[in-house]
Amino acid sequence: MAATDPLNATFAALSDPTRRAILVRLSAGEATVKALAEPFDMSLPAISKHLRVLERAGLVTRGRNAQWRPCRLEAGPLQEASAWLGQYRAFWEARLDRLETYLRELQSQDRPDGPSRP
Amino acid sequence: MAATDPLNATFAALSDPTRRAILVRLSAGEATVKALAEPFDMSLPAISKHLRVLERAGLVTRGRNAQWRPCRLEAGPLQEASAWLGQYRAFWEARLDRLETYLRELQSQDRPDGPSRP
DNA sequence: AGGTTAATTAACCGGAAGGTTTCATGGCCG
DNA sequence: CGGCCATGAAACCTTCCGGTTAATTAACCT
Repeated sequence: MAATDPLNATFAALSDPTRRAILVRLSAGEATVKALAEPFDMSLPAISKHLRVLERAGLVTRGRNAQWRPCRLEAGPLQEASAWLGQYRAFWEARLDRLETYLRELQSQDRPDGPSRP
Repeated sequence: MAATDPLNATFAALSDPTRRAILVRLSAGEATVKALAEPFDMSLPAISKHLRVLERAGLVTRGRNAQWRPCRLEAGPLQEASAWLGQYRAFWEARLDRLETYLRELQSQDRPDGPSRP
């Protein structure tokens, strides 16, 4: 529990749908700021700010090619976030197990009469 | 991509270290608000607010037992968040593969002279 | 009834987030 | 050189966030 846990920045960055969409886009390869902004109904500086947030969270790095600054996805923080969530895997699997059991009970209750279609 | 993607609320809730700690605590079993507040140097209403954020994100549900309102962890949204992150698993595994390759290269370069200790 | 305990509500505050517009920089190209 | 093009920076506004204190509800226990 460091003073500034990197998970803070990672999850905060992921909490915005625009930024998540940008990451999805970047998983298909590098892109310039303008190209990233194109799908959104939003000014260019707004996208630039989103990219800065992603950059400070370590989710994106940028190259320098002439007047373009291509953005590249960095998956490290995503992996750490995923690892944190993995802590609860047993939890939701238990939940699914219970649901499965429940569904199986329903099924065996239906069996005697067969399926009924209204 | 709904107007209000539940991932927004989930990731936003997870971006606060106090809330993450609360979730960790709840993974060990139900707890009252006061019990949850105890480890933190923070007023009770502050914790109450955090719990409301977690509740609205569907990460926590609450029972009613006399004057206590025990909180229970709900792992569903965590699973969805994890699923979203899983989209990038190939990405970071590729990164690790490259690191592994790099380390192996370093190792084979060291081999001829053997390890040197300054 | 009266008091204690658990928890929420309300009002407030400082600061950060997310957006805008405007201006500045820096590299290509005609 | 002159100008366009891609991007970053600054100033500003509004809303949300995380915290506080003080007051309120609700349930238990004499």
